[in-house]
Amino acid sequence: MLRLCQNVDMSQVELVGPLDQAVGYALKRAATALRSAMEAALRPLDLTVPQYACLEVLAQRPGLSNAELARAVFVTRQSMNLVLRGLEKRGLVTRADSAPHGRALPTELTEAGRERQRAASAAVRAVEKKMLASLPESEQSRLLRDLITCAEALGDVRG
Amino acid sequence: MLRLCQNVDMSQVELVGPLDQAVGYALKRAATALRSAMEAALRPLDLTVPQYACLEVLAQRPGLSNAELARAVFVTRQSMNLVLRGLEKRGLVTRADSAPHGRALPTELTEAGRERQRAASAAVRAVEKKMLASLPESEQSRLLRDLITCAEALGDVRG
DNA sequence: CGAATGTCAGATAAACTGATATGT
DNA sequence: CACATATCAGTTTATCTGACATTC
Repeated sequence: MLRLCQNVDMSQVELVGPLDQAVGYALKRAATALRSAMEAALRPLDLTVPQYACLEVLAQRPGLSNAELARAVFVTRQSMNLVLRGLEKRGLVTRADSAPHGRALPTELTEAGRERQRAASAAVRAVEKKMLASLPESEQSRLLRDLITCAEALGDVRG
Repeated sequence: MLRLCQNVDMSQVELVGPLDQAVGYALKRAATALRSAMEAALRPLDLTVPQYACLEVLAQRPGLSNAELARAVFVTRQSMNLVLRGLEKRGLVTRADSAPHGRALPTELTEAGRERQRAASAAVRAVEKKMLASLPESEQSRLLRDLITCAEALGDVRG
């Protein structure tokens, strides 16, 4: 969890310099603010951000295995395994008890999981809407495109 | 540290759906890619990202105390304390042994610290340049502006 | 065998909260 | 006393690497 800050006295911060004009710095700021807002929005639903991501992917692509989910969210199998175990213990996902092929165990949302995912999705969409509120739609799609361009320029292939 | 991924087989990822059009998702991707690239660029200089951030702020605002640095980088005093101790042990920063006022101990870069900061700054600027390579300059400043707008819309006041 | 998978075990990074002591 | 600071100690979250067994 991330608190963004305890006692922020802006009068004492006043960073004026190269840092303020750095796109990287702004990118980090925006991503951090988004992460915090998402955590806050998901807390009432008792979901962490990785758990939400997992539910979201499963809603779009039911039946993915642990390893496939891990790739989709760009974490290791081991990390995703922990997430899945947490979700399974709470009855939000089910995993086949035997593997139809290889060792891969297909995962699906339970009914409760689907409901939770819908609620979480709505909460996250609200956060995103708030974030983009003051940007016209054309600017939003340009931002989306530019962000993907940036990610790809750094080697995050996808797409 | 973050590896972005081990074995990424894109043919198995192919997320086509709402996720792909989500600005939040793209924002996270770009920030993650940037973080990884920065870590890779700073590793040869034996600096972590938080350590680099600390050096960078100190270069712009010499004499800041632990608590002030913490606010500037948006972490707790305790976190910054660890960073500072690491930097001090390696002779990159010095802290006054007695407090000129209150308990605040002004911190400054040593000569070695300044050199390291310059090298790190150059390395990070190179990463940022690579990230923005394919965006025209006008697009870059628009991106900067939009990112700050997003951060502020989510309550990350600053600036 | 080689490749992918699931999973156990442990390590790490970077943040956090709580509590305590010291200054103005 | 209220308040900011420094710092000790413990905790948490989300990652990672290594190793091993299983299955096509």
